[in-house]
Amino acid sequence: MRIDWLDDIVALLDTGSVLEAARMRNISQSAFSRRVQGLEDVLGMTLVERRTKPSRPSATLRAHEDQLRRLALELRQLLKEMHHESRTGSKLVIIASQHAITTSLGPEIINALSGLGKTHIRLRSANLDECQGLLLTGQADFSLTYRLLGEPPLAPGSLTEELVVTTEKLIPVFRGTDADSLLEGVDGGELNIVAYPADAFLGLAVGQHILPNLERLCSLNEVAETALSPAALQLSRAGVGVAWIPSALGRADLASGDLVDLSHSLGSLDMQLIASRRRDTANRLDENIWANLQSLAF
Amino acid sequence: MRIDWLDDIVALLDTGSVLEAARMRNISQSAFSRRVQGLEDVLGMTLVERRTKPSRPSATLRAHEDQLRRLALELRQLLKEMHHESRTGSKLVIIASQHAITTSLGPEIINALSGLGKTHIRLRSANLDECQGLLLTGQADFSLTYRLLGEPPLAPGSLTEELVVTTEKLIPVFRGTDADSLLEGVDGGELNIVAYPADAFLGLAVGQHILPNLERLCSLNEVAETALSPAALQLSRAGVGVAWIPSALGRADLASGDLVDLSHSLGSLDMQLIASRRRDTANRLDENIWANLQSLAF
DNA sequence: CGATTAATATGCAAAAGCTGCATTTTAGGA
DNA sequence: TCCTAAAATGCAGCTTTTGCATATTAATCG
Repeated sequence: MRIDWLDDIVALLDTGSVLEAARMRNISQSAFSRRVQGLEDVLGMTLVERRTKPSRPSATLRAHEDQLRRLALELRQLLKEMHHESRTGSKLVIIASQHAITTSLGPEIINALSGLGKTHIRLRSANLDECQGLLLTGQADFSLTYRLLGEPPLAPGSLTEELVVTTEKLIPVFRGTDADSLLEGVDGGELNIVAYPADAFLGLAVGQHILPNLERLCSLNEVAETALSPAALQLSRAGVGVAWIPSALGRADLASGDLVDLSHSLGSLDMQLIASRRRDTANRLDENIWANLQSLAF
Repeated sequence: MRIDWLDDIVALLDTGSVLEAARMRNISQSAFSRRVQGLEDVLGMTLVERRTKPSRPSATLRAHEDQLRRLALELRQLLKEMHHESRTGSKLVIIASQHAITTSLGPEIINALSGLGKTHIRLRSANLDECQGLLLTGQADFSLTYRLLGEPPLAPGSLTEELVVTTEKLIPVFRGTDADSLLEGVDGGELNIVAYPADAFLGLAVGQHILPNLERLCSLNEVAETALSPAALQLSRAGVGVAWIPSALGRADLASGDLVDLSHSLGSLDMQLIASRRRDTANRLDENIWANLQSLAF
């Protein structure tokens, strides 16, 4: 039984030639040639353009290349997952988690949820859009996202339902030894900051709600930019500039005094950690995960 | 060449028994039984639970039923689409359109875009969430959604880019003959309205930005509720109550006098019609559609 | 608990499909 | 026009799939 004909097509797209694709699929050229013909026959369409000599994928194929690759990938992943579950008997629960969360509260959440019944937790890090997509397409069972306090909650009756796991602060931090001298120079002077790119969630949050206010007090100097909040933390710990990080991420360094929380002078943001799941799902095999998310406290 | 093994699995899920599934797939029971065994062999997992007599889909299968069905469906649709394109030589461009738009500006947009090169336009009506999902998963090439004027635009650098096709108003309308008498009774009195469900986009818009203000003037009487803006239009035309509809939807009736626009006394909402597409797509076969969307004027 | 019934599995032979090898056909390049 | 590399095809052997008839096995009912 051959179930991997999609991979044949992807191989065609990857290599752009029948011969190369055959090599990639570990089969003789002649056999692969006939496979392609058989597929064309069944699908009722031309897959390769034979007018040219290293023959190329047909226009139709190329037009839908993205879709085909995506479906092939999703199918592979799903089967792998099912296979694993079937062998170990434990359900794999996938949580789509916004990048910033993966590195802050992610570990604690995994710890808190692991070992609940026969489940394995997998955190899948993605940006906000992607988390939404993963959830809606059933590729993730839950999503964890940040929302600024005050932003509108989910519309009632949407396809997903949500719950506030905890609230957290986005706080400005700086190396403990130099924090005082830094603050002295702020008013009317200059402030070195570690920024996030504008297209990241944290970049948007800081850029819209923090920096505009600060810019009226002093001139801001973007010394570094990174999309990774742990990197921002390291930079501020090294004295490069002030970084805004989720409080959970800085907990250890704040406790040890390596970092100092500058919220009172530079301003912080309140965020909610939102857990979401689809409403419709018929098979609620992971109801207790949801229940546990509700009762988590940080 | 058999490419439809996913349908075998779906048939198993549909019928819950091997015999019924075999019937559904038009194949003898014995042959299907062996197909299932072959699949189980290749996939390395149990598909049916044989301990019971009308044997049932295995736990693993049921746990991933949604995903399997979705992939099977998407695959079928994709192949059908490719087949059609391959036969007719014309590209099918799918536009995910918010329900409210499908019935208001949808027809005009289709007309405006049809016959652009060798393309066929298909409008796929969905709610806001679903439009987003369809776009992100490549199941739609574009999406058309409403956004209230003043709501935040898309974050820069997101996975999608957007453009404002036009602006439109959400206006209160009522049957032309009785509009005057209706308005007289409003102040301090009662107003019959046709409402949208709170979980629909229009329901959210009207419920949050219009009704709260009106409620201070008079008491509102929700005479009817429908998710379909054309139905709301008909109801208001029949004198049931005031309905808020996209202005494009009511254009004809407003021109003929059957409906009257009550914006000045009851308040209206400005909306933008937003077109979106993914950024990344490598194959820009429909660049001219996007260009035409930009230049559309209503 | 045994007989009955319905669902699933299996032995078997025919049919269909797939594969590799060797060879031919075809497109692109010199 | 000839040469080269890519794709197609004839062919024989091998594997898979299928339907039929039949055997097993689980549920049901007296």
